[in-house]
Amino acid sequence: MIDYQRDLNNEQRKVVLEEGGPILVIAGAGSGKTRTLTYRVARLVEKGIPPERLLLATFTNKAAHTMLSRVENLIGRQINGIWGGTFHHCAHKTLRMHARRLGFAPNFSIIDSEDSRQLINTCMKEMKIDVKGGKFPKADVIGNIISLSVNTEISLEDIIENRYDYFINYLEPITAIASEYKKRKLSLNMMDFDDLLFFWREVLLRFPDVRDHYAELFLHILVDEYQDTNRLQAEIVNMLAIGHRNLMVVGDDSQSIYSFRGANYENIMNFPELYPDCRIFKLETNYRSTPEILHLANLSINKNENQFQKTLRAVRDRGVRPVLVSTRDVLEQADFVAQRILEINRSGVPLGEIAVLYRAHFHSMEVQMELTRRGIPFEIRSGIRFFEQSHIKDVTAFLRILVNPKDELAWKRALGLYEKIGPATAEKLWRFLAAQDDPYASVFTEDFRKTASRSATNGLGRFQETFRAVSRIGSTSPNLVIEAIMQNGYVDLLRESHTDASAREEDLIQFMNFSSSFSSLEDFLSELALLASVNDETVETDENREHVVLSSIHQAKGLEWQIVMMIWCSEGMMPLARAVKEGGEEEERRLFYVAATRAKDQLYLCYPLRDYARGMGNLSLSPSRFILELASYARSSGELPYERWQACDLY
DNA sequence: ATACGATTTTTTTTT
DNA sequence: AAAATCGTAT
Repeated sequence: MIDYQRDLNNEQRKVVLEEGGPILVIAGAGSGKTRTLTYRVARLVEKGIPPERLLLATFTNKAAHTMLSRVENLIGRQINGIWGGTFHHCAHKTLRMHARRLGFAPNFSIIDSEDSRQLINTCMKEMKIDVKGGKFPKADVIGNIISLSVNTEISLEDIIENRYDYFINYLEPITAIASEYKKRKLSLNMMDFDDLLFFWREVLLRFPDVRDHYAELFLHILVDEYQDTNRLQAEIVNMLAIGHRNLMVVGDDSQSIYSFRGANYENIMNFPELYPDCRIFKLETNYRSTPEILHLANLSINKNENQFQKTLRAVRDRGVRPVLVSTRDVLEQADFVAQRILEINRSGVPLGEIAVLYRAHFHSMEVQMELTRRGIPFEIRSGIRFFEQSHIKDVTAFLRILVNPKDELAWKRALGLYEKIGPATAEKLWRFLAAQDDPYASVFTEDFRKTASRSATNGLGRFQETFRAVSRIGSTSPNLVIEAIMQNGYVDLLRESHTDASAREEDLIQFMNFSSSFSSLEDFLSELALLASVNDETVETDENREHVVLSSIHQAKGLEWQIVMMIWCSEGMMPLARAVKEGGEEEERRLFYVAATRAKDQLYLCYPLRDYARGMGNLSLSPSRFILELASYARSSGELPYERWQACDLY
């Protein structure tokens, strides 16, 4: 039996015990939002709602896993069948059942952004779009434009007019590419991330029986991080909720940081208009941070015009003021960070309670080097993710071929690994294979070999060797196939072309182990595309490991540490100059706010005064505008929300 | 024409 | 660090 009286405060308990209907919860940073959601799910299950009739949409799959395992702890038994995970995950689950109605085969494959970029590139090449003048957008930019258009449901024309006006002359070719891209995906039986959402909505929209089924199915729908949903996602939610109208959305407009993905905090702002009978709850008690940290964060976010009015109250005892640290340059910043980490660690704080946060992955380089030099263990949570590494994707290409013999991208990638087989030859070989009834068998024919010029014979032979071994295994368990790929040529390939071959081999072994928990290639591949890291699955293992976390602010969402050190708080870096142009200053300020509110006990804001690494010699940097504007507060109150340190004497 | 290596540039953030 | 570009060898 769960003790709601003991475990929750009044604000939280009201949300948990509220019967149903549309509910909006505005949950400030550190206010126990996850706790509240967890208890509500537990409560619903305890009341006898069948788990498979609950939908819990979260921002990452890990968040869902964590919450559900806590729910299981609370009610003391396993629960199976809850629809928990990201929108993309749930879309996938739905579409596997209904994709046929939309013209896709049920075994459609999910492509990531790299594949998508490549596919767009192929479209452009085949359409003979002349990139004259050199100002034509690259494939990934076009991909972004298309993606934004899908997620916001705004026409390509308007997107380009408003956010990419310098491409306005290319509207026509871009539109043509977009429609070709769409056709291509359909004929190749592929969906990109956006398609998952798009077609989920589509299947609900076009087929009333499907919509009725799911609207009837979901007795309760809970959406976490609602401020980071986009128009498409909101529409899906609204359609699913028409049946029972038990829809609870939880979010904090001040923490909306994904506009580049089409996220729109207006989903939160407009919720009360859409559901006039909704009840609004606010969680405004912050349990996480000291009053000093919260004070600084509040001061900062108050500069934003557009937001729900709320006041976060600190309940913790007074602590130390945040520290503003200026360093001579980047190296000194790294040095300071490492030094301070050691001191803090020596004072009794475990390394796992310390995080270094930054706006962009490349900001972390110097700190990485310094921590390595000093032997301080750390984990990076930004940049290329495990499954996006080229060697993982190489191996995956073979798996994809086995699942879908028409997977153009996979064939080309696998073939292109070998010597003397470049884009042109790979294209020719693919054309040949695509025309065959049995592509697998044709790989070993004389005609296949003759498709390429003689210089490629050697490379082709090696491909055949690997492929022969792989196809002998067939599509059984993924780990066996991966092992076969490695043992029959790929490891050799790695050693020939990479100096860090052994590190990559280790990755692949980890990859293989990870795959062994899947019983079919199909399952494995479709999971893979939607998974961020290997750790996604294992929820609690990280807790007992002892290392500092280096993370982008985006990745730090929802997490907390005793000590947070923000680096690169320099104008142009935080806010990132590029991003201000695209997404606006307010979103960058929200990022600053998110970063600051991750800290429980101590917050350090570091900024280097000089940046030497750019081409034009030494550039002097000024502190972030978000820091300067905090100082204006001092003029009225006579007290700065931070204290100043200098890492060393400047003169 | 094609592949590939050297050089240059350019680094957002993510499902 | 990775991608895009350029020049050279085949």
